[in-house]
Amino acid sequence: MAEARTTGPRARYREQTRAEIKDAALRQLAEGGTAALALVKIAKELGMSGPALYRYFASRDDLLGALIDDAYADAAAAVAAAPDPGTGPRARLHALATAYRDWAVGEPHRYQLVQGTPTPGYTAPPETLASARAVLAPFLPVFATGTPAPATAPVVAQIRAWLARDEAVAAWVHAGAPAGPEAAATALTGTVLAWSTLHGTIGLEISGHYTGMGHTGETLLTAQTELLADSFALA
Amino acid sequence: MAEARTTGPRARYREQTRAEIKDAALRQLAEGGTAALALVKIAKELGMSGPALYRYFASRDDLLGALIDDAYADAAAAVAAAPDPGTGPRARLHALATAYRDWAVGEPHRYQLVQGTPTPGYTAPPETLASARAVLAPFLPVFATGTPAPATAPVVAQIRAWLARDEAVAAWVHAGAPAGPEAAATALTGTVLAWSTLHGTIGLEISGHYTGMGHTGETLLTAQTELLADSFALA
DNA sequence: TGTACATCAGTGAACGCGCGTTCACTGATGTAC
DNA sequence: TGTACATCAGTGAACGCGCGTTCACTGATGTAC
Repeated sequence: MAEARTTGPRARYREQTRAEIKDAALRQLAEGGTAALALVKIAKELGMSGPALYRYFASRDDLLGALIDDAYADAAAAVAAAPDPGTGPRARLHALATAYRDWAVGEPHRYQLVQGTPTPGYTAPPETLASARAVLAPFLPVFATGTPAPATAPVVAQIRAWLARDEAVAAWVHAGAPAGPEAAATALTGTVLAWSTLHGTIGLEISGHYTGMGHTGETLLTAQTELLADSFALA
Repeated sequence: MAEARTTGPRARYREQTRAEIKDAALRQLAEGGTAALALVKIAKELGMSGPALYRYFASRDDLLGALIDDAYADAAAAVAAAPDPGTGPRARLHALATAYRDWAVGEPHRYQLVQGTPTPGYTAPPETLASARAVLAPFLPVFATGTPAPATAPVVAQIRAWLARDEAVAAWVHAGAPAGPEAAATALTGTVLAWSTLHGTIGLEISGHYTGMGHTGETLLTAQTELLADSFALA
């Protein structure tokens, strides 16, 4: 395949059509999950023939990968755009958690795509890992100045060892929360705990498991976040 | 369809074949997820023709439903079989959490089937709701005697209202943790928090999201569980 | 104890469906001289 | 400014696949007298 131009009207049109294809794909995803994503149906929705899609995506998996990348990027953008109340890390944590949940609740199928059951046969390329990290980056500075509860000590120890071993991660943490190694371990531990706490409430909520139960996802998330903030003695 | 006998050699054989079909189905599920579950392939694996399966399951959805029911029942059994260390609710909570995680890690595809992305088009029958509750029942007495942290107050309030409104749930909670209405609200709140905490750590672990990270699912779960126990001042 | 009958497991052929993907092509659009 | 050429979007036909499910049937197994 020859080198494709990255500017000019043709490239613009190409990008636009790619976006339309992904939009249609997301609509199908929202209706019937990954299994419902069919190139033929997308083509029909856009008023073009099936094979035409192969001008834009090499295969179904290629399209799926693009959707996953986009979802990570969008989630990261949503979290990054969370307001900073300016009243300390605790309030900031709530703002981040709310932003993340709002994105997930607003686009549940995309959350599932990214954090849910892994798509069988699809293995994420290394670039995706970076996108995944971008979602969590804003949480690092929140916890950097915290004091982790004794109960988290074993996790902190594992994370500390990881940071000592993996330069790339250490650099990433340092970029997000520039401080000494101990603060880095605290920051990353808090972030990982926050990640799992968020997934616990949001994942169940989005899967519809709270239906018929007395609590709301929002209240539950707020409480869990507050407890986590307590565990790190956040101001 | 005529009434089927529930005893006798034919009924026994029938049950056995049903079990073999479900086993084969689970094997496929483990390999390629829900999408890979195909009646034809199951039949081939059992050395019989495709249509023969319709003697045992009315449809693909029927089989899927049976698998889901079984998974709930198995998970409930695994949690119920958790040892009671006898040294108070905190140790008991750890035992329950570990039992739940062990089951999930041992049979990740079944955990996904039950707590993961909902299968598109499949809606659980009401009986399944009861099975789902059975998994959580052992957690109720653990939290009944706890003192919930102030941060959980909004959740407790919602749960209290729910218990006042929904007799079936109130009865279920009372059966698990026989005590007054306030202890019931505490027990159910703790159980719901535990549920989401467990899903947060286990769900991510099983989806493979911890790969390449420094912490183990076990350590993370223990820490999260300990923090939750702290939040309820468990002994 | 033997026989007639009902029940039920299982078969093979067939149907219709939707899918991913390939291929040879047509026509429009942009580009180089 | 005009023309020849290259590039690229899109088409229609076709392939092969695997699937869920139905149907009329055959043969074995259990049951009632």
